[in-house]
Amino acid sequence: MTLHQLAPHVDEEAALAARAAWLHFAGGKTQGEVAELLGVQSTKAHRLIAKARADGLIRVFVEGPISGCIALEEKLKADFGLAFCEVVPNIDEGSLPLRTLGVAGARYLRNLIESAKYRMIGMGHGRTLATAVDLMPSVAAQGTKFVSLLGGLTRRFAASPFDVIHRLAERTAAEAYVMPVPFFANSEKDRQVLEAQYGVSDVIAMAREAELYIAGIGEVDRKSFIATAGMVDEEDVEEVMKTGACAELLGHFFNEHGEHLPNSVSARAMAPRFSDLKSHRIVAVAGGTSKTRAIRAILAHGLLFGLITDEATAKRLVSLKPGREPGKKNGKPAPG
Amino acid sequence: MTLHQLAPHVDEEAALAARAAWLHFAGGKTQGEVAELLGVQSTKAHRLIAKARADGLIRVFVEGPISGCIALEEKLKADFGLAFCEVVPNIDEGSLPLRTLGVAGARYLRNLIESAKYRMIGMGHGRTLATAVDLMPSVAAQGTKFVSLLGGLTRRFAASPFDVIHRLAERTAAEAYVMPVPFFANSEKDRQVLEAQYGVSDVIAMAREAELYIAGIGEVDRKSFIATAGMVDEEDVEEVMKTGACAELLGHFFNEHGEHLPNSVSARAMAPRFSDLKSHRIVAVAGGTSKTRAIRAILAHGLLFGLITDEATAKRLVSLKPGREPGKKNGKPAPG
DNA sequence: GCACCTCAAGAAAAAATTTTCATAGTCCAA
DNA sequence: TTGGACTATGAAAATTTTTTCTTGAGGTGC
Repeated sequence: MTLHQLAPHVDEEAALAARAAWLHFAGGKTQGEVAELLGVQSTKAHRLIAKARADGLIRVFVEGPISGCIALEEKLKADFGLAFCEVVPNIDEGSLPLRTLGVAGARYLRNLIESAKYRMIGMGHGRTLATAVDLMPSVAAQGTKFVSLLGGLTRRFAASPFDVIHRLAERTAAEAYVMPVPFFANSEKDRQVLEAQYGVSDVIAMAREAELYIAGIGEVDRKSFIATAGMVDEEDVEEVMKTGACAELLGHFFNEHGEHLPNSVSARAMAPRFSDLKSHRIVAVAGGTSKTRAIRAILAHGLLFGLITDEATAKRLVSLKPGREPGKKNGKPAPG
Repeated sequence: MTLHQLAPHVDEEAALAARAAWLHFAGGKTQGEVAELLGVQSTKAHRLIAKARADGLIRVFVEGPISGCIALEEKLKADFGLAFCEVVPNIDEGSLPLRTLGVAGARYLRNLIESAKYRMIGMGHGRTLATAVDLMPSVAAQGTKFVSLLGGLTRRFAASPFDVIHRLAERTAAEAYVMPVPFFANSEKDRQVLEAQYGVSDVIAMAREAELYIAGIGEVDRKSFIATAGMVDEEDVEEVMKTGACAELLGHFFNEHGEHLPNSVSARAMAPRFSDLKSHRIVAVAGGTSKTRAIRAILAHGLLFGLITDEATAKRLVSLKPGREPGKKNGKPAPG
């Protein structure tokens, strides 16, 4: 083949790969047929498709209740007063089954957007949510807007690599509002100043109007991701740990009985107030061995409307009975 | 596993299918591995997965530059009864995205030649086709010959700057037969005389034998290219417009409902007869804002075998629904 | 009870896929 | 230019997926 005929040769290969993959997966054509259609060798067609897959261009979701997981979902719903729960089989396990949670979260997000059930959705951040958004297909958000619930910058003003809202905006072409301030202010006073800033206050107001919050759950530990990534200072971690906190949700801390622990760190967080959390539907996406305790704590508080987790974590959650009666959170109609 | 506690009764088989499918598609496990995990025969695992797929539980999305184009292609094929359609992303837009269409057309031509599927191909002319040939790499045509479908000279016998057949001959070293007469004769009688000329009649006979026609689509407008380039006289344009024509294909005119409009201009054109058009596979290469109406008209007639166009035009074509029933259909169900 | 039907399972065959391997360019740097 | 590293390619082999065919276990109607 005479290469560089003119310009578009760079993108050409990727485009071909996408086409081959589309014909194969969406069109249900055999790789041989794809090869013929594209005028290439069948080996080449296979390689194109493999490349598309390796590049993560292929998003596959499985709808419907999954055997074995249904029972866990029902149990979790009953035990912790969840309106909605989704458990998916592990495709990876361990301390943080990112892929499993990512795919599950991606599907949830997609369905959420397609159903256009909520006009405004508040987003937390973290690796899990970021992965979910990454694994989500591009869907045009008709009536859904997104708003960041947390300050998106780290202590040193570096853009967070696990920022969620920007990726989301890109994938859905939806209106998405960021909170252009650090995750933590230097003091509670500073937080108030930042919150009062023109623009920031608007975003906060929008967050308050959001009908659904989607969040990750953090564990409190010197070695936890949030600590090692520089999102919080070491002394902050120490302080929070001293209070007995083991779980974090949208900037708020809880001990293992699910009791909310107000502290100066939360007070400095550019995050919704605790009262806001209590008045909103919150769906958490979280799982993994190291996070199990934290998730249990949050569940024990009864703050969650819904939970998306992996099967292994779900099993750990139902076997470790809660250290305390679940809260009074109740049943509102379950979303799709 | 603690099932049926408060689990709502669900089809356990379907749920198992969902699990198998999840493991297979989301987890990337082989059907054999799935079988092992589920403790069933691998054939059974396959059947579960197949069932999940049949039940429409599997959603596949392909991201990437051209995934949207393929969807448009399928829609155009279905809506207008095309056997083949190619939509390419715009690298240029506007009234005439020459570069985009050129690259797409060039690729099509190259494949056509390399596949050696057709022994004789009839070529129309125009800027779009000329650009396509220009952008084509040199490939040795083994068994493919080309023949001009239209008179290649303008009214004043100047060689057309958008003659296609000569460039093609140069690029492919293929046998290529030109029609050494003007695009339009002075009268229908003159046309018959010209057509009867030794040499010309041979070329016309070859054109009739060609298995595929490749053509551009012209718009009918006082300011259209064909008019301003002096290919047709002003009074001719007037006459054609009076009949309500908005589109031209290989010397024939159509109104916006796709109805063929015989007229004296066509009668004078050194071009295939209309019956020849109907009996040949015609692939058109065309796009651009100003040509959209014309393309729609030609599509509405159902004359085309295939269409190569740019994404922007394709979008306009599918949004403007056809003014009249398309020709025969030929579609396959698109799973996924 | 008995013939008949349906359907799920398993074995085996067929088809498709993925991997492996050897080869032939192509690109750089010496 | 030469040699080496790297890459794409196609053939062939290995593996996986899918289809086909057969069998036997229920269930049904007479």
